[in-house]
Parts: sequence; C-alpha cells; structure tokens
Amino acid sequence: MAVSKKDEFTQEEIWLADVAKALSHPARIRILKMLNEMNSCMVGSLVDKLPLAQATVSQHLKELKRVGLIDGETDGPKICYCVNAKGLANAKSALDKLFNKISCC
Amino acid sequence: MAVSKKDEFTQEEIWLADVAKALSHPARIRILKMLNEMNSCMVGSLVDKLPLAQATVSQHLKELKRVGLIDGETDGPKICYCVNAKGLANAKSALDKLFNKISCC
DNA sequence: TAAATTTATCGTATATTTACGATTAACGAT
DNA sequence: ATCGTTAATCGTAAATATACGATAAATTTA
Repeated sequence: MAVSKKDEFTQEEIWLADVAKALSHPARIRILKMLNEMNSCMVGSLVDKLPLAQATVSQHLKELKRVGLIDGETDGPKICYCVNAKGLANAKSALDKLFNKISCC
Repeated sequence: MAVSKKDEFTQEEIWLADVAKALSHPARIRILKMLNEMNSCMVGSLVDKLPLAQATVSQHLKELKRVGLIDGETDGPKICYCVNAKGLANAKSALDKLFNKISCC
C-alpha cells in the first residue's frame, strides 16, 4: 500500500479498525459463531468443520486472538479456544457508539 | 491468497465479513464519524480534513458505499455523502447477534 | 464555447492477506 | 527415550488492499 498512513489517526480509530479487520473474513465469523455454540473448542474440531487446512485455521485463530476476541488455553497437547467476553463487549460497545448517531444530509 | 475459499461460507457470513472489511481501515472509521457529525458532506471537505489524497478518499468512500453504509447524492458538480441509516442498522443488528451469546469453555 | 471546479477512475508501486504443505514444538502415553 | 497426537510457525505463491499522481467525466460559471 505504498506508505501506511495509520499514524495519522487516533488510537481508538486504529483499534476499532483493527477489530473490524479481525472480523473481515467469513471463516473468522464462522469460528466466532462456532465458539459461541460449541462446548468443546479444540482446534482440531474447528478444523474438521471448516473447509480450510489446519495451518490456515491456526492463522485465523491467531488473528482473532491478536485483537482479544478469543482466548486459547492449553489443555495438554490440545488447545482449547473460547470467546473472550470482555473483548467482545468492548468491540460491541465501540461499534454501537459508531453506529448510534444517525443523521443524513 | 492463492485460491479464495469464500464460496464455502454462507451468504450471511460473507456479507457480515464484507461489512467488517469496509470498517477495517481507520480512515473509513473516521469518515463515518465525520458524516455522522457534519452537516455538509461534500467530498472536498472530507478531503480537507483527512491526511489523504483526493483519489484515496474517493476510494475509501467507494468501499463504504459498496456495502451500503453510506450513500452519495449528486448536487451539481459536487457529491454529497451521508450515512445510510438502514445499512448501519443492518450492520449493527448483525454484529449484535454475533456478539450476543457469550459462553466460555 | 471555454474555463474552472469537483469527484471518479486509471495505472501502478508497495504492503498485506490468504492459503497450504512442510516442519517444528509441546505434551502424553508407552 | 521414543512414538503418536495436536497445534503453531515457516516459507511461499497468489490475491487484495492502500496510496497517489495523472487523467477523465460531469457540471456550473463566465
């Protein structure tokens, strides 16, 4: 993208954009839904249910974790992922704030 | 990205991811905030207040329009952009739905 | 009609994302 | 210690996104 201009924006704007970026792939939307619905959240069972390779799913999980929407917790050789309630709540309230005032010219 | 796997997901998932993608840049977050706060929404005045070239702002506006978050209305040689209340409401409710159920393993 | 104004689009360079196979790392079981 | 299982990371190819100057298109004004 040539030179990034992200420094020109506020931390809040950069953070919210970053959260949105984490949500900007259907696989990651699906993963969030699955983590909300499933009891088990082993990576393997996510991989089984997604049309993606294990390496790719791992990459998507990393992205969701990076912005604090999910957490991973070691359970022996397995890793159990779950949604991060606080992260989701923060994202929800920031998005609500953005969408709240509605005007039109 | 090698070969896209987007076809493997539902329309709802693809659409929501697409809306999130439109929100995934701080300039577009800023633009939405500006359109919410300003009376005037001429492209020129957005360009004046953003640290980006006119062509780049136009590109960002196109992306927001593409997913129905804003509308542009011709006013002579100028174009007046405004938030699309219905588009914002749809996005808000889909995101709320995604963020609603919160469980943890 | 010509000039000025405003915004979209084109072309393009660079950066980032997506996807996957291969490998590595971490752990439990034998 | 070795093997099997699970998941992260590495390397890499292809696709997309970002940014901007230049140009084109549309409209108003002179």
